[in-house]
Amino acid sequence: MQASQDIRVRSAAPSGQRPPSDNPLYPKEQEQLRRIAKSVECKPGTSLYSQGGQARFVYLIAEGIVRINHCNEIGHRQILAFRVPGDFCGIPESGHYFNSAEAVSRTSLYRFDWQQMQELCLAEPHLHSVLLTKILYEYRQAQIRISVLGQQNTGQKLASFILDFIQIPELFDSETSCLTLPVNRFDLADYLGTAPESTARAFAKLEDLGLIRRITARKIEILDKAGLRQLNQTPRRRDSGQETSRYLA
Amino acid sequence: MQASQDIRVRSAAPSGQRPPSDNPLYPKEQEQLRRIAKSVECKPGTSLYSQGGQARFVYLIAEGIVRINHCNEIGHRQILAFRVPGDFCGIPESGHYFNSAEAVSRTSLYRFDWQQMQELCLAEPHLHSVLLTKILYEYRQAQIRISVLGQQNTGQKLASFILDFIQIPELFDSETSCLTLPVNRFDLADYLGTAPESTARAFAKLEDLGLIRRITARKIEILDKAGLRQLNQTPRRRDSGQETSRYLA
DNA sequence: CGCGCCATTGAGCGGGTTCAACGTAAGTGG
DNA sequence: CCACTTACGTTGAACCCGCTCAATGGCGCG
Repeated sequence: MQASQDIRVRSAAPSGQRPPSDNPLYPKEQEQLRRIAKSVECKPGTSLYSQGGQARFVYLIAEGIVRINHCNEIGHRQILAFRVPGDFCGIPESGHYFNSAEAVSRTSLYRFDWQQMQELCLAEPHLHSVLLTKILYEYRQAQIRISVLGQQNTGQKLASFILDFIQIPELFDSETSCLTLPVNRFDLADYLGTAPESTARAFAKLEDLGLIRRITARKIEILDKAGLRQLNQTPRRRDSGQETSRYLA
Repeated sequence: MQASQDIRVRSAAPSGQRPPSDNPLYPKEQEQLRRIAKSVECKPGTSLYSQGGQARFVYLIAEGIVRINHCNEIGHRQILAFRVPGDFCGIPESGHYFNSAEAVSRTSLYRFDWQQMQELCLAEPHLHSVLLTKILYEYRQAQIRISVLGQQNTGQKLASFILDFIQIPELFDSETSCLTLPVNRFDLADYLGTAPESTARAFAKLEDLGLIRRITARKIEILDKAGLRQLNQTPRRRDSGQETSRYLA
């Protein structure tokens, strides 16, 4: 019932950011966390929790990939993020889950009672600040996604996605330079904010440019990492050039 | 040098969310915060801090509106958020600012040394959790923006913007149903992820639909709030219909 | 009062969505 | 083991939204 391995707060670091400044848990905190943790195993496709539902538990991913969805009023889905080992998810907003989460691959997690976790945080300030640091990091990732969605065209968004995901050891084999996509084209489209067909065309375009090669739909060989980065250096739109403007009340 | 009024952590609540669960500061914490706070006044257009710069201070907005920018490598700007009284900004990432911030209107803020603030948090667990709650709230706002940018067309994004901003008492006069826009069309475009011309056309469209009326470029009368909300119930794209699909590793 | 910046509108174009058809891979059952 | 089935992926063609460039109009400021 108890977690056996060390409880790590993040290992991989997607989104082009450096990983959060080292702020590891102390052995004592490890022990205390382990006491309130319950290990959970998930098969692909399993729902961890659902948007709007009563929220009692938060999760820390030990292994696998988890997808975070958010649906608007009419049930239109946006994939907000993919979470990797070391990430938290499921922190409630006033007693309810704000998003939904599903296991994408075989996943093992630590489950915590959020009440207990909060109480433990009150007693252990350092743990509290580790949690805060963690959330700040995810917050910044969200901000990067806002920039990407707001400014880039489909090809650039796909390139950003690829560059993020080759940072995840679980998915990228640096020997063969081969990236395993965790999701199908529909999910990817909902992540990038486009249609699945556009995603397919974007893949074709990157392949034409010699930046990648499609081995299968889910296996992509990365041919030119620098080229992918360079692609994102091109503006999608004219710059509004308001860098130094002055604003009136 | 010292802040005189009460230090409030948020008053308004844009983004269609309910405000964060009431978690006010205790008088004692108020007092301790006040001790390390320095009041700052800003004219419109003043830069509070710049992306990449050495980060020493965090800010709590007491009055006015602050704009948070993020630039990518080639200096393309995305406006991530507008912050209102009660909001924090400027929390550093490993010693540097992750975004830039500028005063949009006449603004008064409390400035805190981030080191001191963190130390205080370690000593005062409840303050710590207030801060955490606050950041979680802003994180969720960012997630909503991801959904908006990923799924909505220009007209819908503008409607979302308007619906958010009529929640800010500072900007919306409910007597006359008149909204004062805090920014020009260029900024608004960078916030919505479109071109300024598209923003103008979106205004024209909402006016045609009888949902708003432009009094001046910066003053908008809201004619049909329900209609604005309803606009966002229409899908921009076909639904990919993957709600209950199963995923293979 | 005039100047300049901002806002708006028009016209043309290109990227992305949509609908549809076809190809492909994996899983199922005979 | 193979045919069938189904879901996913890709590509084509047409349309449309939004970007871009350009010109005009209007508001605010000096």
